[in-house]
Amino acid sequence: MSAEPSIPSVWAREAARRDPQGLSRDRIVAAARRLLDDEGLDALSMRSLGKRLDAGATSLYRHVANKDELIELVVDEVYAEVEVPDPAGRDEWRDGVTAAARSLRAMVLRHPWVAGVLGQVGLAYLGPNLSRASERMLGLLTAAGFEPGEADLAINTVMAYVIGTVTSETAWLSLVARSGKTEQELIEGLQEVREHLTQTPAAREHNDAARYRDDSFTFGLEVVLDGLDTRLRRKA
Amino acid sequence: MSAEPSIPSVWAREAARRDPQGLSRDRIVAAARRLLDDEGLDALSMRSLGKRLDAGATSLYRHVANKDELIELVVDEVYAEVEVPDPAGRDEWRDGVTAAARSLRAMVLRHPWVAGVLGQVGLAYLGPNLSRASERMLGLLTAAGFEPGEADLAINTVMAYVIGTVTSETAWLSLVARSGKTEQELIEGLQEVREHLTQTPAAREHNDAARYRDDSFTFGLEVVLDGLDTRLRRKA
DNA sequence: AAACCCTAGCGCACACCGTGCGCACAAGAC
DNA sequence: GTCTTGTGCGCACGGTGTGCGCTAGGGTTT
Repeated sequence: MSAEPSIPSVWAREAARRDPQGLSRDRIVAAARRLLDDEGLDALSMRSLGKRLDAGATSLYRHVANKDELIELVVDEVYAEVEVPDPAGRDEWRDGVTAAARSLRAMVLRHPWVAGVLGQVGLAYLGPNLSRASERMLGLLTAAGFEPGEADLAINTVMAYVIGTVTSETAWLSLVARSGKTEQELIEGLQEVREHLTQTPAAREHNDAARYRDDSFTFGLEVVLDGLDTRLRRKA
Repeated sequence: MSAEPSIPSVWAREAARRDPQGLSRDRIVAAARRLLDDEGLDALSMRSLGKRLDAGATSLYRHVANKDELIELVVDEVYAEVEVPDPAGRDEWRDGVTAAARSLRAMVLRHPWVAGVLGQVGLAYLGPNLSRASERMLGLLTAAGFEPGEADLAINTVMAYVIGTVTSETAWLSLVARSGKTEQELIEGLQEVREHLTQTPAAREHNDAARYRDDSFTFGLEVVLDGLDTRLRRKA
């Protein structure tokens, strides 16, 4: 019985061997990111996250103030994935912005939980990684010929378009996922409802929903870029 | 003691007099809407909503399947507030779309909790009121000269822009509200951080943040409309 | 070597959440 | 009258975020 008090320390050492240096802000954020990617926003709780790290839920609070702060940190981490190209010639700004916008959209589609968090609490507003991305985008647009003030507005426009798109896209995709039906079935059922409602038969059918989403995104992006282009020409 | 069993019925009658016809789907949705407007998304729980209606939390489930369904219903209700003008001459489509977009933005700013819900679960995708609004917008754009397929894409573009904008706006406003500081102070603090980060002094200052947001929205909207316009001209 | 403090981690507890279940009672059907 | 139907409620279950106070170990100071 005299050995019993030492058991906790044995456990601690065992745990330390498994997880090299115990908990840490970085390890927590990384684990949260994996949990979110694997199981979605609802599956993230301090308890479930603690389990992933062989730690108690409240231990996390030594390294992270809030669940909200945690999410801010994770969101900023994934923002690191969006790539904004270097500014090239004055005429290639379109390609640069296009690439950046596609990269942002791809990032959110890779981590759909981000969309669920964007509208909320005001999180994630300006971690360093998002800051960096907008800074680079600003470079892209000033190189294109926009004055600083307008470049700022232009960025907001492009970002708003992309965010709005992915918000709708992820909402739809999550509905598809939860419904169990295929995307095609769901669309057809939907058109049926709408026909009943409006009494006019719905015309268009798309046999490849994912392709349609891509095309739709591209269309809108082109529209936005055309709009920016006219602003640019109007000045010259 | 023999009178005791009748007390509940007395209460019921009392409650019925206060609240004319007891609970009902409509009354519940209306109360939820008020609660959301008054106290925000986090304040809405089945219990708090029950309290507002002098009812137990679980009584609501007789009229509403889920909290999620409830939210869908409330969201669709506020969509009724967005006004899309009738299609006028072929040249006034810009004014029509502008009015619709402003109306949608104004609605969300009136009910900021909507933004917190948009990205999530896939709720609110197509209640009758949202359906009606898009239908009317479709009319606006086909009257402008778009073919049905393109009109659909054009709607998506405009909607995505507006949704993206209000998402960012409400997130920012909620951060301002929670921080306790004024918007101006917060902006200055932010610029300071960014200067430290990028080593370049931030130039622009806006002394009226609300005005700036309006201008920014208008700028982006004009860009989108210009983009649509070029598409329209290119055809003619 | 001994005394100290600092901190990471944990368990407990609190107040709250969404919601399934079964009972009580009012209103209408026969 | 009895019977059915539907409405509301209380209870309970298994979850949530997080404050509090304890322990035990590592590092620093004497």
